[in-house]
Amino acid sequence: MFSKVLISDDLGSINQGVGTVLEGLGITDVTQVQYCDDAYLKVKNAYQKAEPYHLLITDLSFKTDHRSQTYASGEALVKQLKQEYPELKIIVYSVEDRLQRVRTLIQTHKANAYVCKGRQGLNELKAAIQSVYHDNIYISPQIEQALRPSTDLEIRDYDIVLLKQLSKGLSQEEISKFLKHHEISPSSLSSVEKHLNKLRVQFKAKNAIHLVAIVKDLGLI
Amino acid sequence: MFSKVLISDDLGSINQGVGTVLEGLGITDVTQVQYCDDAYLKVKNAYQKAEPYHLLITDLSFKTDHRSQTYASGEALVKQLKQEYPELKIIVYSVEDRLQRVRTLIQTHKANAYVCKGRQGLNELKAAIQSVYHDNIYISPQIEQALRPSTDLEIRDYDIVLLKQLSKGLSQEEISKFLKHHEISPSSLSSVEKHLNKLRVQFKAKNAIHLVAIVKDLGLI
DNA sequence: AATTACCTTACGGTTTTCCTTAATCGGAAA
DNA sequence: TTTCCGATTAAGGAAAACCGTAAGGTAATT
Repeated sequence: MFSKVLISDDLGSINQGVGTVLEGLGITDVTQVQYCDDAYLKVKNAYQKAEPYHLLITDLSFKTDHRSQTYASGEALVKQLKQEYPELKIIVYSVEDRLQRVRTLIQTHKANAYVCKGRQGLNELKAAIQSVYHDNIYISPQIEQALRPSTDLEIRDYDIVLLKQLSKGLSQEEISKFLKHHEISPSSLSSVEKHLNKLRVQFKAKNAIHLVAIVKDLGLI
Repeated sequence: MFSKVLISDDLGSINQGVGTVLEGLGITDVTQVQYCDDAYLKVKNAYQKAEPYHLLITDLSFKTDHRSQTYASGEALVKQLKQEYPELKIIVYSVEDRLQRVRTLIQTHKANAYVCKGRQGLNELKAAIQSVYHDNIYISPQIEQALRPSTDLEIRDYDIVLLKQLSKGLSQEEISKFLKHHEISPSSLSSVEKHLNKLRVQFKAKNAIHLVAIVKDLGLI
């Protein structure tokens, strides 16, 4: 089993149960930090001292305060750490249950597990630690479907750009200009119209307003 | 100081620090529940046995699961309890920091304190318990402005209805019909236009799409 | 009762979005 | 190369949103 574990969570103290779970698994060397930057530094230092952490359990959302941070979110932290130290196991432990976020973290950033904080969170966390220890991916049951290709809506980065600008109040013509200015293709007004139209159909939205409301709820933007 | 306290939070265990804080204040009779309905029943039973709780500390968002609940959120719980037992002190302890939510809870539902979960959350919680014990209202500093009238944007229920329907994809004409059907006044297309226009100016939104994106971020809808 | 202020409603003109049809371009297959 | 197909671009009209103005109602004040 893992012996050296780092926990990153901005709330003031370890959830009592998390400590109990780790204890129950015989893990005693546990460090906790409240900032993503601290987590990054701890991992880096431990590696340099040849006493690396075996597992990182991190939250996603960190409140911002006076301390300016290089890594503002758990997502940025995971991305960076997995680039530098691919062998470090990472479990994301968050209340966030929006599918797109989970998909990005697992598929793009290569996190090893995604556990939803909730009533069953501790049980799932325990299962996740054991799974990850045996080189398996663990996803909370309630969001496991997020990874199945059947749910794949094939939303591209391009669509996200469109939706982002749309939600910022740009007219379709302004979006077209924005794309030309940033040399993103396709950029014609017609293409913007066409793509947004496709997205409307895909999300069963009545109009652009409805569309933005839906994708905001889904956490896509 | 309070002696009998109920904590309502759907995560599996009391945050270690919350226990420590209560202990530090000499509060030993602490009960914890994971469902809003359980919280309601506990309070009701305790009252009937003439051994009422003095203080309730509750979260706002509860994950839904197989158990169907009468009170789906902390907000509904607070509303109901304050109607039946106005003398019961209630502290809301949540990550939620959107101003409108805070305002509603304090001003409409008469919660006694609102503490943001965060790095300073435990210190603030301690201060809140002491404040509330002395019949004062406590609000976390970072959101105290929410209650100041200067920030008052005078958003009425009527505006919320408009924004809700707008975000559901109804055209302004459809919203007008919706209002007539529900006998909400004013209901003319012109009035809908005018009110939405006022909201756009108020929120510095470029258009209706932008407006919906903004109020969604603010948590108004 | 009259004045005032405010809100609701109505209407016209302009802009933007929505939707369809058609032309054009570029790559893959025949 | 030619053909075909999908994607991009273009253009037009209908619908809706946007914006100012004006008329009608209502309630509070004087």
